Formats: sequence, structure tokens, C-alpha cells
Amino acid sequence: MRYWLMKSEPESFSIDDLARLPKQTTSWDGVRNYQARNFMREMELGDQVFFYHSSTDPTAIVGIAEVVKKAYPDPTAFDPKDKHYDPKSKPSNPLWEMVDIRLVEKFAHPLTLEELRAQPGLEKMELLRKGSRLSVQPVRPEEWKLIVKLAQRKKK
DNA sequence: GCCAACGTTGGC
DNA sequence: GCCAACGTTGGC
Repeated sequence: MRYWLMKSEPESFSIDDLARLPKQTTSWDGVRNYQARNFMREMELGDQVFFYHSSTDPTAIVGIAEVVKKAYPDPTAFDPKDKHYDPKSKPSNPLWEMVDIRLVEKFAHPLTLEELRAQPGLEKMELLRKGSRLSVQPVRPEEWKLIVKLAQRKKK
């Protein structure tokens, strides 16, 4: 099983939005970056995903989701009225794909980017790399375990 | 194939 | 709101 991190701006879609959905499941549509798409193609059922809130205050890992459907064509790419429409993607030859994820756990205490940066052992995390913009990225198992432990330990 | 221009992401 | 970093586009 592999571990991942996916970013979302909470103003468009937050972990609370995910929690409110039927079956607490959503399709991760709208990704228009080849590297991010390729990572989604690698995802297997049961893979675990950190849910990250970007462009907010504070930015933070706010919970865990899991992959419940493997990569399949993203229909928003076919819709001219959709914000993420891409005429290069045809139903006969889809360019963009998405996976479905289901909420596993919302952290009682989100781990902020600032806290992650200060944490020994996470220096190599893609999320913390300067200029990193990848919205779907792999997380190393040791990083995953450390972050989960921190989230459980954290008390205010 | 190079690279300047442009649009976007996302932390601050 | 600013702007650095990044990915993509398109002229040459």
C-alpha cells in the first residue's frame, strides 16, 4: 500500500465538505497537471491520502482519506462549460483522469505547514520543498507514520 | 529544440 | 495583494 498527499483549497472544497457528502466520498476531478495525473494513475484501492488545505490560514494537513476507485476519465475535461474544460481531452481518448477518495479521519488537531517544517525527519517531503506546487504527491511511509503519530499526540 | 511570454499555484 | 517558482505554449 502506498501513501499520498492531495491539496485542496478549502474555499472550493474542504475536508468538511467531504465529510458532508453521501458516503463521504468524492471524485478528485479538475487535476490538469501531468505529474499529478500520473501519480493518480499509480494509485491502488486502499492507498492512504493526506488531505491538505492550501491557500488558507493556516495551511495544514487536516485529515486522512483513502482511494476507493482507481483512475478513470475525468468528465469535467469534456464539458465546455466547466472551469477545467480541456478540448485536448476527448471521450474517445481521455487526457485527464481522476480517482475517488473516501474520508477516513478528520484530525482533531490539524498539522500546520509551519509545524511540519519544524519537524525533524520530514526534510525531504515534497510538500516542504521550496516552490513545490504539485497538488498530488507521494508521501514516504516513514513520513506518513511520523505525521500520523504527531497528529495523534498533538493536544491543545 | 530553444526560450520568452504567459498563466497558475500557493505561501506569505 | 504580492510575487517567486513552476508548467505550458508558441514563435522562430
